[in-house]
Amino acid sequence: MTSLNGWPAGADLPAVLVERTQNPAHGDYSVTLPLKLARTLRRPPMAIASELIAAMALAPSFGRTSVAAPGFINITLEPAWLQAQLGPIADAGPSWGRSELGRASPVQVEFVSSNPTGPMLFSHARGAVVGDVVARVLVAAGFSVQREYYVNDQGKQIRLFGESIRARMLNEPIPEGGYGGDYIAEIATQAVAAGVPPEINELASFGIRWVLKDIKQDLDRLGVQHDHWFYESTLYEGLHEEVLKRLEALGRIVKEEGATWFKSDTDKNDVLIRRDGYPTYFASDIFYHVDKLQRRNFDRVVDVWGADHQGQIGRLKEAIGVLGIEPSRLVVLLVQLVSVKRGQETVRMSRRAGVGISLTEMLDEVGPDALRYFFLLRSADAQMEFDVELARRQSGENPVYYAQYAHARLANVLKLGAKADGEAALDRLSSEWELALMRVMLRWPDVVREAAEAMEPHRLAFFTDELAAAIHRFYKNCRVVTEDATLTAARLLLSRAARVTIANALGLMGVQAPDRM
RNA sequence: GCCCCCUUAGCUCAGUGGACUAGAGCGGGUGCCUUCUAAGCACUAGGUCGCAGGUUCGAAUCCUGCAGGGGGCGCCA
Repeated sequence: MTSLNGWPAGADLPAVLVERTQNPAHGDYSVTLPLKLARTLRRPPMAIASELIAAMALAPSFGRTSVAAPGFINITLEPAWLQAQLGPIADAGPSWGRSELGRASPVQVEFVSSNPTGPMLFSHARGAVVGDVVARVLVAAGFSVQREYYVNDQGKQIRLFGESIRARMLNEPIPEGGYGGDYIAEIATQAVAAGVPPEINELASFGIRWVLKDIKQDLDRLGVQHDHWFYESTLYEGLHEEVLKRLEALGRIVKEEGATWFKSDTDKNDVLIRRDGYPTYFASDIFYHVDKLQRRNFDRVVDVWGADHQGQIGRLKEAIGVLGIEPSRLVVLLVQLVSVKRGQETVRMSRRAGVGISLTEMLDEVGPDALRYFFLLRSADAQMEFDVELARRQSGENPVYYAQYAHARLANVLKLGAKADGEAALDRLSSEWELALMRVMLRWPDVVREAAEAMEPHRLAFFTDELAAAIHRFYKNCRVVTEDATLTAARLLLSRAARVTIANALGLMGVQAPDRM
């Protein structure tokens, strides 16, 4: 690099990016540095490229470099190098694709956190899947991850919840704005059976336990587990006063109209403690994030929220910033709304629309694998339409089966070839389908790393789809178990490596990888 | 009025600075089961990348403006 002619002293060198080519005809990787340097150097990019290529000194067994107009350096991996990766991939098994990128940095992912005043709705499921897979990907990238569920177990809504149960118990009318679902009657019945007195607090906590058990069942079926259930009420065992005092000392507290307000640098203050004495969700959110980011001191906290909470991000970040917490340590992933398509009818699932399809019902109808895979086929920040009929179809039209079938085919081949012995002639894995499959497989560690960095779990699903396509093409065109012992052994090794890769990909998404279908 | 997300093939969506022919799935059309599972493969039709400017050697991708859809802007949760 130092030999680059004409590079001005002290000028910053652009980052050397090695990128994936989009067109296989251009090789596997490309470097666009020559194009970026051309302006500063005031020399033709092609000449710079030639000069750089000479300095790169790539091991000939790894790949070939070439220069392409208007100034790309392309790198094409050698088949021998690709073939040599198969053994290590197959042997790595579940650890293939994992990395130490995160250096065990403690990160918390908080997700689902739906209120314990009722069962989970389908509209909660997308956040559950996105949060779970973000957590899985972060683990795979070497972060030390805690998954937390925040339980809103106190406040005005909980009181209403307790009152609603009591009303049901005593056959009184449901209070204004109270809860009226069938599950309230069920809770009331069970409370009577358990001898719980008709006292609001006791009924509310009984009801919360009942609902949380119900939520956990749904989450279990979805394949989602939390490490820690954090109760909002614990914020009010002293932390709330401490934080309010600190805000007061910082001159951020205003009392007006009987309420306590947070004094913002924006033109709009927000209520912390309402006139009726109940803290707002904003207040609890501040206490909660102080607990997470200062008390418990996670390096980073990821909150998975529905898009309808978008308006709260700014003020929460301002408040924690005032309290001395670097706001970028809090990452809020907004999950956009889902609409449900049944036949010709489309129903939007927004909180305010109050449309409630229960998660239990959807799990019964389409099953966890299709549910998860469908959510992961969309980026979280795009609104999506969930086609129930497509998701429940047990055929190739359903993308989840396409991927699972690829895994099952490999599993079957490996079973048939289990007894085969012979020296694997790796150099015979030279057809376009075999080489293409290897190239796709080798992207897996990059996919995991990129998904973790961007916190974009949908990248896994798109990769899986491509990998499954490469597997199906290989399977179609290259018979694995034959009389030819050395070729059979080589293809079995390729199959093992491919199976490891697709199993890991499905595994990170929490989708089953069946051996038979 | 202000803030956030979206606008790419008939439908649902990837791609968010790079390369000739902008991709996938579904849906449409045509082939392929005497060979390890056809829940598969191959071929084909289908696109002014919302519109208009700008930056750049290069823009679906970045900037500005406009239009359309959704969400939010509460002492609701």
